[in-house]
Amino acid sequence: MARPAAKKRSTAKSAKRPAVKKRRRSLPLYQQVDNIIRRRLVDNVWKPGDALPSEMQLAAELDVSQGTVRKALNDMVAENLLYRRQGLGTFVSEHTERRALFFFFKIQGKDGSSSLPESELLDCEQTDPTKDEVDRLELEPGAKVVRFTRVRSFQNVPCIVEGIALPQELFPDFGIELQPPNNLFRFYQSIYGVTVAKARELISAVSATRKEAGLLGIKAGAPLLQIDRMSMTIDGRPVEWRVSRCNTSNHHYVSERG
Amino acid sequence: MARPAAKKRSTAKSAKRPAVKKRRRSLPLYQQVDNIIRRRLVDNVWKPGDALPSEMQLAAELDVSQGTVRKALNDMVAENLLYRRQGLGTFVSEHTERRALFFFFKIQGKDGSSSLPESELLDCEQTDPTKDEVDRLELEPGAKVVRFTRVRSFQNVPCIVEGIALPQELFPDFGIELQPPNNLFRFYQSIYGVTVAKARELISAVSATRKEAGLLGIKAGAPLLQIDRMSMTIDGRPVEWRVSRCNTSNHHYVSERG
DNA sequence: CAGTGGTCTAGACCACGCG
DNA sequence: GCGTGGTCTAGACCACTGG
Repeated sequence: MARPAAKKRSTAKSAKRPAVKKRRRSLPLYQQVDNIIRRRLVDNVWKPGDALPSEMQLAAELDVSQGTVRKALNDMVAENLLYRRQGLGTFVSEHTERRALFFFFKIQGKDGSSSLPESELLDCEQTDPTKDEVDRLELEPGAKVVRFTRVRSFQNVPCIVEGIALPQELFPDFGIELQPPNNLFRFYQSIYGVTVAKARELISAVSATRKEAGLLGIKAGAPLLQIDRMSMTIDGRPVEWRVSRCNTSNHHYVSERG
Repeated sequence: MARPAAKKRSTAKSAKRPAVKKRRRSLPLYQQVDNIIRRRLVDNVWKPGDALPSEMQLAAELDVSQGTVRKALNDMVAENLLYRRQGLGTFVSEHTERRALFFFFKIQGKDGSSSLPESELLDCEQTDPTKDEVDRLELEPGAKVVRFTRVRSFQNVPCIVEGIALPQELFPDFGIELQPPNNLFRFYQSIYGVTVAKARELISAVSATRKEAGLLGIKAGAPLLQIDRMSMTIDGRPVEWRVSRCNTSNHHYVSERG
């Protein structure tokens, strides 16, 4: 740490160049550390799966104590941005199958079973956005969207119809040279370096249109669960707008608190 | 704290009576502290709204350092069991209107507005449980339930029909001498000392029965959002089984992550 | 074995709320 | 002014992982 023993914090740093501001009416140190690390995640200095430097190294670099770094890291672990493994290090979270399943995909079989459904692409294009898409994805004038729809099935039983819109700016070539795979979030991350960190879902009950009824093998007008989801990056930029309409005869949406 | 300065932890406590086990292949100290405090919450030693002793007092009583108490308390604050106010103290969480609104009641107007709906009781009785109720509420043979149904309205527009079942054991006289008020969780807490700390919801889309359609002023067969919720105490005992069926023409269920 | 994160302590000063 | 929780440091030992 290369710092002299100090009895009083107020004088301890007076002779050092401040890598981190010494907090006169400013943010707490651990939040400044948090912000610095968060910035590096946004900038892909450390990519998903990478190990961060050890707490001691970070503390030395940022000229704070190990405990302060630890508090910042623990906060980010609680947010699911990082994870730690004793004896190994601290790592940047990835969109693994497991994570997708437990963090973002909340549909389960009525027997409690949980698995990612298969997807069948219906159509996919780059095009001009609708007014809603401009609002939701916070698009600049002239910006385009990638828009596609698909049907998702559990054990070959069609169950979900969903429409997805992405800001084309973040996903060049998508929809022209590249087709979307089943696990979208991992695709966004590994191909485009865009990591989804937050999501907000608005859920309601609707009636199946004739077209949806045909795709799902149900009657027109049957009740469907509509999940309208906005996904955002760590710094709050919109990444994806998805509207899923689900036949809940054999599945339901699960929400736990506490 | 009344403890001699100690250079080595392994010998520091050898001459003291252990209020807390000194962790030989046992739980970490802060988890033992957590469990002790949790126990006192379950036993209503400290009731909702009460201030806990200060960190220093707890540390002295339990013969650990203030930092260890702090970690235990912070974990429980993260779980919403406690809250802290700088300069004042640490307090046991209550089921205030605000908390009910933001933690357990996730229905919002489509304009983003959020308020608790009014309730109209339809019927209320103490009776023998159905088989499902025995399962869900983990009832002993011979145990009874309190069961009631109500219609909830936003600005006098009926919107939700819900059926609720409680283990009668936890709520004596309820349904006979006492009628349920609008804010149930606060009622459970203030009258019966039962605090809901956890909930799990299963959500699906269903069709309105003729009876529901009449109550909500919609057509039979219209889509409703069904929320099937189990509520539990801090130590996992079932408190309430509630099935709400909501007209989502003007409202939706909100779920946020990250 | 060395290096990592995990637990625990002790003690400093800061910021807030109240009398 | 005093007591509360909030921040920050320094340093000890524990437990796990890998070579």
